[in-house]
Amino acid sequence: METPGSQSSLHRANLERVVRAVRLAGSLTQAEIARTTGLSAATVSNIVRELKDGGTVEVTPTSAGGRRARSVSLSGDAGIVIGVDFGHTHLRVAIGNLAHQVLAEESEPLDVDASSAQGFDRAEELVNRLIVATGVDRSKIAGVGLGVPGPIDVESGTLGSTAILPGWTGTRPAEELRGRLGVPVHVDNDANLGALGELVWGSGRGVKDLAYIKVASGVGAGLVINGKIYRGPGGTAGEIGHITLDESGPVCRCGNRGCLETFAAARYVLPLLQSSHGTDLTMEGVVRLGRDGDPGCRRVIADVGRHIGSGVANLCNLLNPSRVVLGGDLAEAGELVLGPIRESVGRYAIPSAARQLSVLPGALGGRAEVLGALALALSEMGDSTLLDGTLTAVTPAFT
Amino acid sequence: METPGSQSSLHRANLERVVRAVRLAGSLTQAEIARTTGLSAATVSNIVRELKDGGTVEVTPTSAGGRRARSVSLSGDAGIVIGVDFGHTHLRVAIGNLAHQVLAEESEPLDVDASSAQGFDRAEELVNRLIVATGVDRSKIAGVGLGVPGPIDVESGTLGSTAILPGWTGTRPAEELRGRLGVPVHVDNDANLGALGELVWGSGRGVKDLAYIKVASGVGAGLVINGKIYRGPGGTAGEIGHITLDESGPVCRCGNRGCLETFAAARYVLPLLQSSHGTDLTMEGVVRLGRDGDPGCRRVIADVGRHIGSGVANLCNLLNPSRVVLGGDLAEAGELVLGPIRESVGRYAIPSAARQLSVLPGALGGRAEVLGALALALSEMGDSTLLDGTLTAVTPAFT
DNA sequence: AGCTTAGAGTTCACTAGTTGGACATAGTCG
DNA sequence: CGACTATGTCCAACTAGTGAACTCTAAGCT
Repeated sequence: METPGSQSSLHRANLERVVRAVRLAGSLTQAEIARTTGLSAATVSNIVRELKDGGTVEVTPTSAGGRRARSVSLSGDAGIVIGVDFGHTHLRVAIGNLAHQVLAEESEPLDVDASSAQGFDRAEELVNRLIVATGVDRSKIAGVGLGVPGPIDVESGTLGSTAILPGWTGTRPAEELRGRLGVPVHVDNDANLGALGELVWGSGRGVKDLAYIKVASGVGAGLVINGKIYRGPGGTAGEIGHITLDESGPVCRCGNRGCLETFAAARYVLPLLQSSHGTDLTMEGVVRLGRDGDPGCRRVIADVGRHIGSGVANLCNLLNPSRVVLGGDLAEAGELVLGPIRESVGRYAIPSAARQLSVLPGALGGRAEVLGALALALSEMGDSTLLDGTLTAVTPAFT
Repeated sequence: METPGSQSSLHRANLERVVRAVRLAGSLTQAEIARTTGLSAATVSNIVRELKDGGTVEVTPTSAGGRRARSVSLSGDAGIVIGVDFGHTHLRVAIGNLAHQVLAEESEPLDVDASSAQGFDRAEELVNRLIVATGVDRSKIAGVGLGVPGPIDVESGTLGSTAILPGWTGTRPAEELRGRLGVPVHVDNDANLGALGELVWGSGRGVKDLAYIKVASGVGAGLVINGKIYRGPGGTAGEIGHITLDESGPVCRCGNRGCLETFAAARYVLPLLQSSHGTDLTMEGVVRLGRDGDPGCRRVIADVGRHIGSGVANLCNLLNPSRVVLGGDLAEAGELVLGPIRESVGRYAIPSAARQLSVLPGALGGRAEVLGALALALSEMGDSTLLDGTLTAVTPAFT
C-alpha cells in the first residue's frame, strides 16, 4: 500500500501469492508452490524462509513418503480470527485460525429485549471464555467479524432502525466491540454473513455468484457477486423481502403492500395457523410439524415456498446467479419448501436463466452466520483474495 | 501475463499505470504523472521515454506558460478502436482513438429481414468507408466492439434465438467480423453496451453502479456493478423485461404471463393506440405526439412509466444501484415517462434504497450502443481498468 | 539587465528482488 | 550398492525502481 509500484510491493504481492496458494491447498511442498504460483524455485525458497521466520508458516520436516519433500502449511497459531453473531434469539461465537479451521464454537440464548450494553457484555464474556478454552494467544487475534440482524450502514457502522433488536438502533456495534476487545472489528448484516458462510464452508463452495435467502422473522438476501459480498452503493442491496408480489396485498411493516415478506416471513405466516394450532407456534415448530405430516403446516410451508420462488425468479432474471441457497429456520423443511420454490422459479423465470440455477438448502443451518463472520474477519484481513476457489473442508466443531 | 510475479510484470503494470493516468487526465507533465501515480520522477522519466519510443505517447515541447514543462499525452494514432452496432432498424459504426475521442461516427438503415451475410457486408463496407474518411492507419486498429440486439453467449460467441433478427440465430457474429476485418472483435448485447456507453460518456459518468434500462421492441437492462458490466454466470443477467408484475397478466413471448415487457415494450403497447391513432404508429411517433400534447399517447407513456417503475423498484431493492439510466426511444419522452417511473419507484421500493437513487434519461440517445461498443473494445484491450473515474468529455462527432 | 529562485526533467550510483543454473541432498529403483 | 531423480539451496547475473545530485528554463525581484 505504501509504495504502489515499487518492487517491495511486488515482493509483498508474491508473499501473498504463496500464502494464498498454501491456504487453498492446505499444504504444499516448495516445488508445488513454485509450479502453482509460477514463481521460480529460488524465489519460493526465499519467500518460504521469510514466512517461516515471521511465524506465518510452518515447515514440517517430511510428510509424504516421497524423496525429501518438506511440506509447507500455514502455522496454526499464525493468526486467530473470531466471529460473533447476534441473532434474534441467540448469540454465537466462533474462533478460527488462518487455515480456515474452526477451533471452537459456542452459542447461548439471548434475550431479545436485552439492552445493547447487556448484549455486548455477554458477547465479550463468551469470547473470553472461548479464548481461554482454546488456549490461543490473545496477541494473535487478527480481527473479529460481527453479525447483526438488521440493516447496518457499513461505512459509518451505525445500526439502522430494526424492529428485531429494539434498543439497539443507532448504536455502533463494531466500535463498541472494538473498544472491549481491542482488535479490529468488521460488521455486516446476517444475510450477507450467511451468504459468506455458505460460500466458504457450505453449499456455495466453488461458486462465484450466489444468492443466500434467509427466511426468519423477515426475509433478506445476501448476494455474492464474483466471489465478494455485494452491498450496493447505498449498502441496502439484497432486500428481496420487499419486492412487490401483489400491489394490493397485505400491508407490510415497510409501508408498502404485498411485499414478499408479507407472504413468507414468520411474523405474517404464523398467525395463519393460530386458530388451528394455537398461538405458541414458532417457525421451527411449523417445520417440525410439517415434516411429521401435519397437512396445515405443509400447506403453509408450500405456500411460503411458492412465494419465495416468485421472488427468486425475479432475482434470477435480473442477476442470473448460478446458485441460490436457502437459509434460516425454513431451510430445515427441505423438499417441502424447496420443491415449491423450484416450481415457482421454473414458472416465472425466463428459461435460459432458470435452466442452470440450482436451489439448495444451506449446509450450515444456524451456524452460517457465525462462520460467515469468521470468513469476513479472514477476508478483511491482509490477504484480500481468500475467496478464490475451493477451500479446505471445515473441521467438525464442538458444541 | 507471461511471468506472473516477476519484475517485468511490475514494469508492465507501471507502464499501464502511467498510460491510465495520462488517459484519465488528458495530458500531464511528467512531474504530475509522478505525483498522481506515486512513482518516482526518475522512473517516470524512463517510462515516458520508453512509451515515446514505442509511439504510444506524444511529448509536446511545452504547453502551459510555465517553466519548462513538457506535457505528455496519448498520441492520437497510437491505437484505433472501432464500434459496430447492429440495431433493430439500423447499423451504426464509430471510430475512436485511445484518448477516448470519437473520430467519426455514421449510421445507416438496415433491413430487418436482411440475411446475416448481407448485414456483415454492409458493416464491413461502412467500417472501411470510415477508415478511409478518417485516414487512420489500418495497422493501428487495436480492436472492434460489436453490439447485437439479442441474447448472446459471450463465451462461445453464439447468438441465441431472437425474434428481432430472424435469420441470425446461431451465427457467431464476432468470428464473422474478425474474419472480415482481421482484428480482434468483442461482442455483447445492446443493453450491456448501452450501459457501458452511458457509463463512459453519458449519464453514468463518475458512477460505479448503474442500471441501464432500454425500452424498445423489448425491455432489457444492462447492469454495471463496480465499474464493470455484470453478465451473470450464465450470461443472462439483466432480463428485467421478464420479471413478473401480474401473474394473470397478458401472455408474453417468453411463455410467462404479466411480464414487465407486456406492459412496456413497443410490440405490446402500440396496439393499444391502433384503434384511435392508426396502425402505422411507432414508439417514436407516440413519444412525439405525447410531447405535442396528445392525451392518449401521454396516458400510454405514463402507464408504461409506471410499470417500468415497478420493475425498477424490484431492481432497486435487490441491487440498490445509485443510478438508473433510461435509454431507447422512450427516453425521448423525458419527464412524461421519468415522472411516473420515479413515482412508482418511490411507492414500491424500500425507502432507504429509493432515497439515493437517481433516475436519468440517457444522454446519448441512439448513439449509446455504438459508443458502448467502442468502450468495450477499449476496455478489452490491454489497459483493463479504463473505467476508473471521470473521463475526458466526448468530442462532438459528425453525422 | 542581471541575479536569484524554484520547479522540471535527466543522469548516476545504489539497492531490492527475481531468475537460471550449478550444487548438494535424500529418497526410490534396478 | 550404485544410478537416477526430484527437492531445496546457493550464487552470480540481471532487471527495474529510487534518492540525490545536477542541469535547464522561465519567472520574479532589484
